[in-house]
Amino acid sequence: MGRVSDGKERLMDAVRELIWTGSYGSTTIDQICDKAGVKKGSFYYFFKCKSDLAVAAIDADWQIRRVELDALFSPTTPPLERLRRFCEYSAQAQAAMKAKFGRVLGCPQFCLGSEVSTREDQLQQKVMEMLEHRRKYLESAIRDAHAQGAVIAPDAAAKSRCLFAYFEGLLTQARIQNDLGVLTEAQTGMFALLGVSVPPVSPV
Amino acid sequence: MGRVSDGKERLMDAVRELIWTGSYGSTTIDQICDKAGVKKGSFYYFFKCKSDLAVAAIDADWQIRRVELDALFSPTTPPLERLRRFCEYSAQAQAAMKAKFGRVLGCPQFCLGSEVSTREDQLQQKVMEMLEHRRKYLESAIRDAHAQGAVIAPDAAAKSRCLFAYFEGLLTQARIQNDLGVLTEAQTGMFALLGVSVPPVSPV
DNA sequence: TTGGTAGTTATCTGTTTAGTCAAGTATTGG
DNA sequence: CCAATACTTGACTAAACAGATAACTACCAA
Repeated sequence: MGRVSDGKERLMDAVRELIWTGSYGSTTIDQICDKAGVKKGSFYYFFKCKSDLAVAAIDADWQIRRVELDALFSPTTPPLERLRRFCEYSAQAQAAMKAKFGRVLGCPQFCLGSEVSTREDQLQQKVMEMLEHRRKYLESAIRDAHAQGAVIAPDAAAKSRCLFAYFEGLLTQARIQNDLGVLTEAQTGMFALLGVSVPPVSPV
Repeated sequence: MGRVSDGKERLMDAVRELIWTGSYGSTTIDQICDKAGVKKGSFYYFFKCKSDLAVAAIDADWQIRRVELDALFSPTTPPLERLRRFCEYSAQAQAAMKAKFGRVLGCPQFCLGSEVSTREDQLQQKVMEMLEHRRKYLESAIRDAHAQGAVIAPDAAAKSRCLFAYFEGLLTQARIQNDLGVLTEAQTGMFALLGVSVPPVSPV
């Protein structure tokens, strides 16, 4: 089997952080290698180009996010409570990033997608796939809420697209303004979109 | 006065199109000069660097947008009708871009902002200024609608931030997916956020 | 018509960048 | 311990890039 290495993983971690704290276009392969502590020759041993690395990094990241989101959106949690916790969790995650990097970073996929969608086909496809995955969580929560009579949303898919656009818009605004305050309105806005005037009380 | 030139304007037009159809980071000064039909020496005669040009281009563009938006949001138009027309106008503008470039391009400021906010201070400031200008139109329409009793929105500023995040999120999604269909839900979503279930009939 | 001003151009420099490659080294399974 | 494999390394090339400059040219105003 020859020797083993975590160079691939280090490269994926590096590119994720660099793109997220900066941008895809402004991130060079040299920078990625420096941050990962990997020589450029090794980079090209593992990956064909920057976009291939980015796609792999997004896939690897999704394996982690999926577990977190599965827990947040567990069907054992009341549907509107899932949404509330999702807002809360997202705001906390953004706060953590701000503490670490001095910057509100927003949604990595959404930012990347809006930057590269016109130029990088594979990356755009991958981003769309990831965003669609995320939207599904909202959709099923909304469908469950409708079934329970907690909200009126006969078309859960359409409603989830609304909520999703709103939420991603809010995250991006928080990034642009570098302001966590933007996210305090997330819950209110989400529930306004659902036609529920007041967020529900949270059961344990 | 010496000779006059529209080189400056051509450079501003070129950079706007290149950033919008691609991205800020992937747009080089050589590309801008080529597209503008201006030599690099002239570029540096007019501007200190790429970001200075971008800021100037945004300012110049705003002079045009302002007139259009002033017309759309004229106080002589019923407030909810202003919002409806704004959605319609935006969707048409996106359709025009798709026809011209084969791409849904979304909001130039929002995309640029999310790309460069962590790296280019002046540009970030300018983008924030522009986005704030645009949001104000929504705010005053909502305030007027509330005063008329057409919607219940005692905090027009907060409501406008909601609508704005939603709308920008939707535009960005349309860009990422390169799909005009995303925008068909804009009106429905906007009015859902306002707590008005059905968009009002449009008077002349 | 002329002189100063506004703008143009070709050419140059040094740096950063992506991408290649051949030779080397560590590791693992047999 | 050996040999196949998995990875590493540094040195290389060629292109793209930002930015500078000096000489040139067109235009307006007096």
